[in-house]
Amino acid sequence: MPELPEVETIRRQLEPDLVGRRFDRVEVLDHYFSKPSSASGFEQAATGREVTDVGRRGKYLLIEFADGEAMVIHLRMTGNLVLVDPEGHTGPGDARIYRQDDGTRHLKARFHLDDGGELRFTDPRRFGRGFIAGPEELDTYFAARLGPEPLSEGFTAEALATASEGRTAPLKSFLLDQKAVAGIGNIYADEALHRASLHPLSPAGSMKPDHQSALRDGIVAALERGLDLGGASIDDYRDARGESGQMQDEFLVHRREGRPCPRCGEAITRIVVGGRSTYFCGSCQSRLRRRPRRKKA
DNA sequence: AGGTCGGCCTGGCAGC
DNA sequence: TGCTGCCAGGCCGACC
Repeated sequence: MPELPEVETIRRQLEPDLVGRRFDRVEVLDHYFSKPSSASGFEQAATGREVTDVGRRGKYLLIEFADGEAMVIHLRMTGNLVLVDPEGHTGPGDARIYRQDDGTRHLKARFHLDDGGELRFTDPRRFGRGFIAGPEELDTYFAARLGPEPLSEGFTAEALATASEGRTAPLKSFLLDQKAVAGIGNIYADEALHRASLHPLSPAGSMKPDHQSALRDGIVAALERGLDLGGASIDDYRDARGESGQMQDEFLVHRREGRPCPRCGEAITRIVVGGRSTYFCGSCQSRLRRRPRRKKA
């Protein structure tokens, strides 16, 4: 599941190969990709555009054009962008580590570049979306959906304090709210809470300043570790060269039910919070009290 | 208005 | 072996 570190990894790989390139021909093979726009409408809007920059906001990838418009792509669960060089290769080096299908399986959209290369969007689950919008529309769109960028300087304990003030939702749900902090998903929410020693069921608004500070640091550390390792590859995620990330080998708690907590050795617990699998150490993630339990009848 | 839940999707896998 | 049914979860819309 691509979250901030995975999307940023792809962004960094696409940037040098896409900037200065033009989309000679664009094919939308599945109209779900461009929904609610039609496939032909999207193709027309993207064709002939020259890429001037590749950006990111939260989990959204921004392929920017000279006039300030941008193609916005969200990979959702299983979306994937694969870069194909002019010789038809999906990446350098040992072919065994690349996806076996070279990005043609579940192919939903392809962008033919003016140097003979190609950008391919694949997505088995059909959740991923792309659209093209102008600068004002983009501002409005992101302002309505996204909170602060956690790897920017403005992301401080105070910013977290403001966002969590008065919120009764559990910390886990709070972290998954893109309006609270942009770019965190199920993996990095669990990892950040463990690093901060905070219980996932603690009400977000009950944090004291030292908790907010610990959570801020935990979020940044978890995301930066993910970035350093090229993201986490649990199921479908591959980077733009088709390679897997390594972060899944260093999860502290996520998907580690029953295994020892790397900090205290206690068995890791799995619960469901807001419909999402949540992994934590019941022994050392208790800096805040969990919500009071209902009394037995 | 914030919180919660179900729906969108399909591949993979457990269980029979 | 092959079928059924459930699970995964980012985001959105409905509802309280």
